[in-house]
Amino acid sequence: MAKGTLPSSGGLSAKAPEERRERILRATVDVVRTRGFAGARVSDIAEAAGTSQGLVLYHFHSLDGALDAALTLLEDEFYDDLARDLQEQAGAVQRLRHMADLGAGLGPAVGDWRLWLELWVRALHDPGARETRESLDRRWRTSLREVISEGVAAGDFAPADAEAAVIRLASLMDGLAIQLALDDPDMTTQRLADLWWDAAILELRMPH
Amino acid sequence: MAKGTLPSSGGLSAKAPEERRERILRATVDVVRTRGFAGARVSDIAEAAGTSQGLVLYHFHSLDGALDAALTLLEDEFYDDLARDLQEQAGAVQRLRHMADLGAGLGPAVGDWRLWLELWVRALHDPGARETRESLDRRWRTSLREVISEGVAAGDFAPADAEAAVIRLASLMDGLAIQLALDDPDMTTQRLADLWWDAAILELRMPH
DNA sequence: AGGCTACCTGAATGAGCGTTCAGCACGGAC
DNA sequence: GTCCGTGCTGAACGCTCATTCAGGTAGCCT
Repeated sequence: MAKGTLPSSGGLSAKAPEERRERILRATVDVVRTRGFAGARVSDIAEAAGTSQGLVLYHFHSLDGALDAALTLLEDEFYDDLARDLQEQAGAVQRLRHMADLGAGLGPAVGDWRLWLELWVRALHDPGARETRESLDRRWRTSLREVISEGVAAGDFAPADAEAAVIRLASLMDGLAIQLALDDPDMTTQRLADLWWDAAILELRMPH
Repeated sequence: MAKGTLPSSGGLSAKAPEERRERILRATVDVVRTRGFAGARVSDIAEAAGTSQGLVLYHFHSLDGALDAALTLLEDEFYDDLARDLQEQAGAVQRLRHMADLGAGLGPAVGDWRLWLELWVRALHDPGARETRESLDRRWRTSLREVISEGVAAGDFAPADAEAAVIRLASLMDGLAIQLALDDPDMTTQRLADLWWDAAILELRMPH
């Protein structure tokens, strides 16, 4: 209806369908964020996107299709954000510090940790989600590994076991983030960033 | 039917209903373990317990009631197992080492980590689950805190910041366990225990 | 014996929800 | 103009599943 009233406003009309699709994708992410994968309904998505249920299915074939597409979008954005953000930082120490902030949610990147929790549980039962979360994890760990290597080469870090440090620091971030995601009263983004940074100092034998 | 054929075999008949209830509870835990909270159906529970759907609802009023009861059972057993297991160990170092094994799933206690993952996500949306998981977390952290205090008093540990060490070691266990729960090919129970133990050495400045 | 209560069952009920579908609007091709 | 493909909608359709319920059995009290 609203579309019919604005039929010929330039070449935008050709892009309109794609915009709709995009809007539905965003809405799907939002719904998963608030309702969870298990609680996401086609009607929720349609309402959040301001469209009909039919259109959601028209674009994505099924509810699972929409959820999968949202997952893929999330993965791509996560990686793009991460890569871009890290490139802006100079030096291994700066980059590592930035990763602490990113993980804590202080920075612009890295979507809500609640989504990650949801992804983990979905991965327990859904092969596609499993792959996505493994890929996500691998990318994060790879970035961490590169930063640490860089720091070792530059003489900033001197870890006893670099690979173990990578896994532990990545895992620690996950574990701390759980409390953040669950609104544990003892955890804040700042505290998370500090706790993780101190662990990094310990693991990497940084002179501080 | 099977019950009708064995009517008067001693005083056990009086306990039979309670046994049935217990069986359903166990079945509920099993179903959650395999299907997840979101995928658990009354029919699954009934089938796993070898009873009718009606009886599940008779004893627990609703599906959610059964799930909640299973959660409570899990929490109680977790704590009992943990307390008993730790009491058997002598000295802070032994106890800490044992916690590494327990968390990794090498010991007898601590149910499947998949259940914990499920619990976390349920806690995102269900207040009861949130309370259970907070209680569980608190208990585990308290045990860890006590062991560390004991070790500090005995001169075994010398952490720079004992409270930060508690939170980090507890969180690290969670983070490592996620990979175990998700069958990450890079993670095994032994590796988890080793990685955690090395982190403890680092955090607590243990002489090794 | 008669009745009361706890335990248990299988079928029926009804709500919620994913998916399908008949059809409308519209813009471009011819 | 007519035709046709794409985008889109709202109303069914049909299935799954939690919950209800009428009834059946067995022990226990009086």
